[in-house]
Amino acid sequence: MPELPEVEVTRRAIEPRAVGRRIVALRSRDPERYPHLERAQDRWILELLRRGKFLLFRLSGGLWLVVHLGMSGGFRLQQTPHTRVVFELDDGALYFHDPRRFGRIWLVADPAEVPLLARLGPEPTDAAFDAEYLYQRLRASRRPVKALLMDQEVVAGLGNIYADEALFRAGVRPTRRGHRVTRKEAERVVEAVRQVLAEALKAGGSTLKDGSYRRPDEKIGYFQLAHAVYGRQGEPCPVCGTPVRRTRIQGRSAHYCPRCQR
DNA sequence: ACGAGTACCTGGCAGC
DNA sequence: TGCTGCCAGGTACTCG
Repeated sequence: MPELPEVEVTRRAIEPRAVGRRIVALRSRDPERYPHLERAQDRWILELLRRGKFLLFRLSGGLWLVVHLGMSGGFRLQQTPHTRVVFELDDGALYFHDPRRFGRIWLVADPAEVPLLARLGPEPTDAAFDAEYLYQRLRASRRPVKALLMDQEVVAGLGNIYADEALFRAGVRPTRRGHRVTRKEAERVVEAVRQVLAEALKAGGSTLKDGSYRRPDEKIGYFQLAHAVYGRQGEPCPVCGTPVRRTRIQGRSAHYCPRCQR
């Protein structure tokens, strides 16, 4: 559930509590799902990075602890009913909380061993994610443009919320096939993706009605208040007043304004 | 090769 | 109140 802004908010929140600390133990009651955690024991956390929706802890001794939060995962400063892994540090603890258990943890010598991580497309803020790049990727596909934006191999970090919001800002209907998107529109999409992610990060991410995403200190994000279309089917488009529509793309809900987005 | 559908999990909520 | 069905921020797999 967490998309790039939520993962980055999480990274920033736990970085000061994690980096420079020694891992005393990683404890889980589900070793099938979270294997080999003992390998992290007694290592120092040297750095905490984010790539797309992955968090990467660089540990001493050439080991990486890679975490994907899945749909409902997050780090907490306190134990919760859905704590799955306790990060016991020399100076406190962090709790990996994940009600739906879609989150994953890997301990690897090289982050490239994590399958999807190795194939990720550019970060949205990277210069490599430009209009020419996106135009070429879209042009080569008949998939709906929204499916392409959510494809982590095209660009890393966008999920259902921010793909809808970016396409709204760019004025491109999510159902439009990639090869039908013009160069000019690709330019607008790149700009819209960058803007929407930057604003969401500034707002602390999006906390939906179910409240599943929260910062480690349990505080909520506020970007949901700025959503123009996501979750607003039937409500007036903030630009033209036409009711927002919901449809389905790749089995996921997609929201758009039928007037502003063609 | 691509794309649609389904599986993995649990919880919240609307509707009856 | 209690039950049922539906929906959910993601990714991987299978099948046509």
